[in-house]
Amino acid sequence: MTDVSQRARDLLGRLLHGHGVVARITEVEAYGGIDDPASHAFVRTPRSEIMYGPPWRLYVYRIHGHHAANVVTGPTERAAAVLIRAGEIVEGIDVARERRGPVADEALARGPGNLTKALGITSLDLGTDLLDPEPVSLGERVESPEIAAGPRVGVRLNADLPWRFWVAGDPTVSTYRRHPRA
DNA sequence: TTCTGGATGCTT
DNA sequence: AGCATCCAGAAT
Repeated sequence: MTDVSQRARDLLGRLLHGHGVVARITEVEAYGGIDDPASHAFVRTPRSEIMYGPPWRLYVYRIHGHHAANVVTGPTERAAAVLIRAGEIVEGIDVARERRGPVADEALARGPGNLTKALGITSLDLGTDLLDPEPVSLGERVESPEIAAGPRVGVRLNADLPWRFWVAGDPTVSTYRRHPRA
C-alpha cells in the first residue's frame, strides 16, 4: 500500500518546475486528509475541495500572508496531500534571486512560503495539473536520497506524528519549530 | 459582521 | 521569544 507518507518520501529528490525556475525537492510533509486532524481536508470545505479531486494537482493555500504549495496525492476518497517545504534551486537561479531578494542561495527556497515565492507560485496556480509541463509541473527524480523523518512543523494537532521528511544533511532544509500550543 | 487561529518568516 | 500579517472558517 502506498500511503501518503510513502508518496511524500517519493517526492524527495524530484524536480519541481515553476515559472522559469526549477527546484530539487529536499523537504516535504504528508497530510493524511480525512484521518488527519492537522490536514485542511479533515473538514471538507470549499478550500479543501481540491484535495478530494484527482491526484497530481496543485493545492495552493495562503497563510500568514504567504503561499504554500501541496501535491494532491490521492487516493481520491482519502483527500491526502503533500506539502512542499523546501528545495534547492537548480535552474533559473537568477530569477529566483530576483524574486527573493538578498538571501543566501541555500535559503532561496527554504520554507514553504519562500519556496513558492522563488518559484513564482501563487493562488493563480491552484488546481494546476502537475503532469502538464506548464505553468507548474513535477519533473524526474534526480537522486534517491538518504531520508530523515520527524514531526511536522508548526502543527498543533497530531504534533508528534513523524510525517515530515527531508534529505539528510541537506543545507536547504528548514529548521524544526514546534507549535507553541502543541 | 466580527472573531479566532494558524501547514510562516524575519527580527530581537 | 516576539511580531507583522491576512484569510478561511466559525460564531454571532
